[in-house]
Amino acid sequence: MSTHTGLINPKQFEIINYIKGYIKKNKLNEGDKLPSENKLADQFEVNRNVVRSALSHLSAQGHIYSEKGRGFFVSAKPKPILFDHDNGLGFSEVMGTGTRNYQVQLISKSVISAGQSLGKMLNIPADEKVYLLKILRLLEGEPFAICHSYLPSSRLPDFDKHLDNFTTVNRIIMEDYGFPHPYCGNLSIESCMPTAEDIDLLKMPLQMPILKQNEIFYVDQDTTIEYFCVRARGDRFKFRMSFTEDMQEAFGD
Amino acid sequence: MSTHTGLINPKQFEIINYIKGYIKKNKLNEGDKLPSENKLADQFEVNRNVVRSALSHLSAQGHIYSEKGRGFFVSAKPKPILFDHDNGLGFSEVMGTGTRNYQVQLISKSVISAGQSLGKMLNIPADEKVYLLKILRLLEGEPFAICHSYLPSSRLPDFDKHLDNFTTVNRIIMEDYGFPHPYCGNLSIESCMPTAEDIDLLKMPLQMPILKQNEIFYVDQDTTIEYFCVRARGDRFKFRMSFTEDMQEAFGD
DNA sequence: AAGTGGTCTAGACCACAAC
DNA sequence: TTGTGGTCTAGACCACTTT
Repeated sequence: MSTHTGLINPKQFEIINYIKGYIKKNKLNEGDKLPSENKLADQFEVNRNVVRSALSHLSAQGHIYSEKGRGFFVSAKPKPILFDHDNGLGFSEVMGTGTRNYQVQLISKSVISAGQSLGKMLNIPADEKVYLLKILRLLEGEPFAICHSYLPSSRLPDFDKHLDNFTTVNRIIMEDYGFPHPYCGNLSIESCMPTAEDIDLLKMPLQMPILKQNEIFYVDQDTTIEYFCVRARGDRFKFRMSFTEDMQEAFGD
Repeated sequence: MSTHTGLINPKQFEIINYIKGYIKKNKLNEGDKLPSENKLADQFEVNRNVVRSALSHLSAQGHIYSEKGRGFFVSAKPKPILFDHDNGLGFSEVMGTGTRNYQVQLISKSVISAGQSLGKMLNIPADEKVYLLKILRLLEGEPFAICHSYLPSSRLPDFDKHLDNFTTVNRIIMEDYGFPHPYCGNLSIESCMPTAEDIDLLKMPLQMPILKQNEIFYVDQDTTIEYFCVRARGDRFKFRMSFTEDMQEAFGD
């Protein structure tokens, strides 16, 4: 049998349930303080290590968080977005139709060499320069996704000079370069654990998964214009897609 | 700052890197034995607890596993499937075209009451009986996904009597009930952590995320025939979708 | 009997925050 | 100064496997 410390043991389980019940019973909200480790250790007549192990579970799963010297506190409950994918529209365009306060932040810009795999996906030479933008997406001020946008320099020369008052990549592609509205030609989705960068930028717990989406955008059948990678917090983002009658015909045999 | 025991500390980090390097350097394969906790504790001149903490990380992330009384061993490396979604074809039909040894196991069958949410999704009364099948999907003998299939009894009466020599739900729907090939009308995808059942059935590590897909299948525009929920190991399954020219027209504005 | 991992106790020291 | 969480040490006992 495969086991390890990550599994919840009887004593820890009891403490975990107590804390969950404590939050519920006392109707604690985000930021409210929980009993200290020493208090819990005394109460349950166990060593502080056992209490810490239990609290670690709740912390890693995002239920609570700690601050050194201050204590443990209740985390905010996630308000997941149900995002309706439309490969003819950009994310911001879909989100804009909702009522929730959606924001975008351009975090960094750089230039890299495409390399083999990226070159293949964008259908450009491996040694072509590619602009890389890192974009943070926020809802109600809380970051929920970090996006990497890869833009081929041959089709979008001097892209970095168009980044003042950044709103969306699509706007620049259309307004500044005169391309038609990009559309998504390929989409892949996977589930993975957060990297150190994810945890830092999205201020997320350790044991919260990431929904990773890779998309290749085209401006016409033969011209790729962007490789877009979205890493979204699993608790804050769900992907949805509906197949209309038209699409069912297109999809079907 | 939010921190907790889950984070990797300097001493643990050193041990983790050592183990990773040890596996690489010695070209260890699945099932090969690693140094014992006591040996590592002596070697690094730290307490066994520190070693255990480091090994826990590697274990939870699926790099190694332990057996009580025997030791720590190297885990098998995942061979992810890149699954091309086609909402006109069933999973087994798409998989069948590949060369890898794909298998299906019917784990359990039961009858439940639809309830509010399931009733709404299947467009049936909340008190209607629904057949629930649990199906395990395996590749090369290794389980990679657990599926829940919800089938409305009004449209598929006595479904449980058609489960001998089970292969696929679609086959029964078409061959035994005479329906046309079901197609996927709605698809939602999210990322979540495994439940206890997932960990048990898929024999997976604790800190491995699940890619969860919910699909509603129709046999015609107004008739739902199945609600299908797939929970796939994040390290073994990736979802992909390509948009053909026809589809782009259907999708676009 | 010896070795292994799984769990827990008891206590130390640190950095930080609040009083 | 006191209380808090973060880390680590030292050692115990257990269940299990191997020799």
